[in-house]
Amino acid sequence: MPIRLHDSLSRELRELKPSQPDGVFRFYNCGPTVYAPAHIGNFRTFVVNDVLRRLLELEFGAGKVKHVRNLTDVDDKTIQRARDEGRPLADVTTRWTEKFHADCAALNCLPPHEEPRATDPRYLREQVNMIEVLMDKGNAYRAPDGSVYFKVSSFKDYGRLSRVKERELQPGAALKAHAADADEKEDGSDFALWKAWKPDDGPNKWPGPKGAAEGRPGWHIECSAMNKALLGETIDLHTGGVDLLFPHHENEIAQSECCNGQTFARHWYHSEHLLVDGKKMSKSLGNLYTLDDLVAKGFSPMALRYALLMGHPRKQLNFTLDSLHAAESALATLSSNFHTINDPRNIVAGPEECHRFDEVFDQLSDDLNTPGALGKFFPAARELMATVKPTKADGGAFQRVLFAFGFQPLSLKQLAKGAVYDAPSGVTALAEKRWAAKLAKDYATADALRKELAAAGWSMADRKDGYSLEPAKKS
RNA sequence: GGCGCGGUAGCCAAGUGGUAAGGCCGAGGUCUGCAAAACCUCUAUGCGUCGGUUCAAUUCCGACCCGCGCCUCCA
Repeated sequence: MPIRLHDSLSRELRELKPSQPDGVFRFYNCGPTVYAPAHIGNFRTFVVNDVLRRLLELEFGAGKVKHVRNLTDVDDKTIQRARDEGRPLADVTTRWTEKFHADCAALNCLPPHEEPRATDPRYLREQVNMIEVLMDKGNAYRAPDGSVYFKVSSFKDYGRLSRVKERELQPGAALKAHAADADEKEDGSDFALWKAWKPDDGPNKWPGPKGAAEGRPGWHIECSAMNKALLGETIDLHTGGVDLLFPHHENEIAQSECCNGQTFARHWYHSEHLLVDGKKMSKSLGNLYTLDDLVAKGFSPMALRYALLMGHPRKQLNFTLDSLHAAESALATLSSNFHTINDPRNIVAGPEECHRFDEVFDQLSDDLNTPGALGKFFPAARELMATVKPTKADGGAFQRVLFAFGFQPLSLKQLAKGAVYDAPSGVTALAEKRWAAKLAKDYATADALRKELAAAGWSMADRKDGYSLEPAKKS
């Protein structure tokens, strides 16, 4: 089934398909700025994009999707951080890049095929090249301090994506935000392509475009340059959070299209914000969570992944700790179903194909409706649990659904179904005694031993042919 | 002020011009010496309010109320 996705530019659902003769679908997702741990709002975008990536691979084939996501490793915030800590910029960005990778792995996000960094000499060169072309073409100009700005008035299509021309700026808003460099620009809406070095930047400076001062690239140009270097002048899909729609993506279009003379991205997709307790996350509200914050509260990363997919990606999703509890339970149910359906002892002979979960994929393919897809998934799974015996194909199809969502089922051990944890020998001894007492129908002793085990932090589950031990649930 | 989005059961959340998916919680049940897990069953005469269009509206139109986001470097 073709994948249809909302396109922010045309504001309608459009089918995704590769445009190049090689049949490779080219897909760019704006990545994080690495100066602090990413928060769960950031991860909503990355998880949604990961599901999209998985769906594209199922549709076009694993080798027919090229997914690029950048790392912004130089900007005001990263430099500020390095200065505050008295460490080199690269130390700071490396550290937070590693953390980002660890979090992504915990959330079971597939690594992008390319993950370019803004300060990589290869892409720095590409950025400078593009700026020089833009200056030559009259789309950019050098400011008195040696910075280079893009001349917004030189691009007649500017504002098509965000409809900025139809907006009315709050009186004074633009001026306020740009007080810092207002003197350098010819027009308030012009934006920086290259920022001249300032003392606050410390040792962080690079040779600039011809005629410009030493300094560092502006934010927007890195994405234009990396796109060009890794995916070409026209890409199939460009994604990010809604907040990037303006000005970031608007500016990317302006730079790339003026420089290359080609359509930049054929399709734009923006996922909505995650709200926490009804509000946008912010430090001042105290509602900003990182993955570690939630893990410290005893939740699993997989539960966060599930919770982030409980709402339609193009609608604001209100995240609460209650929703994480719901996610944790739902995931346990799916995991249990997974093991039952794939247990060789339960499998019966049947058709080679399974279409029970087709509607799940229909939902995902229809504008990435993840909650709609989950709504089709559970009843289809229940049918296999209750009314029909699973076939091998059913098991495979179930796994394909899990792959699309990126859910890793809890293991049997985690579900404590007949598995034995590595309990300390003292605990094992108690369990053995209790099991013997139970077999002897000495229930008073058995119950007393159950209590002893609980006091030691273990719970014992009786099985038909034995018992299992698991750490007592923390509540 | 401008642009945009949303208000569906205790909570989260799909969806449709013909009469409400799913998940969580809760209740009951099967199983179990007990306990837990698992599995099964049940849980909105109603979809912010008031009008309008229609044979029929939660779904279309209008007004209003409430909430949220964006408005130049925040996913």
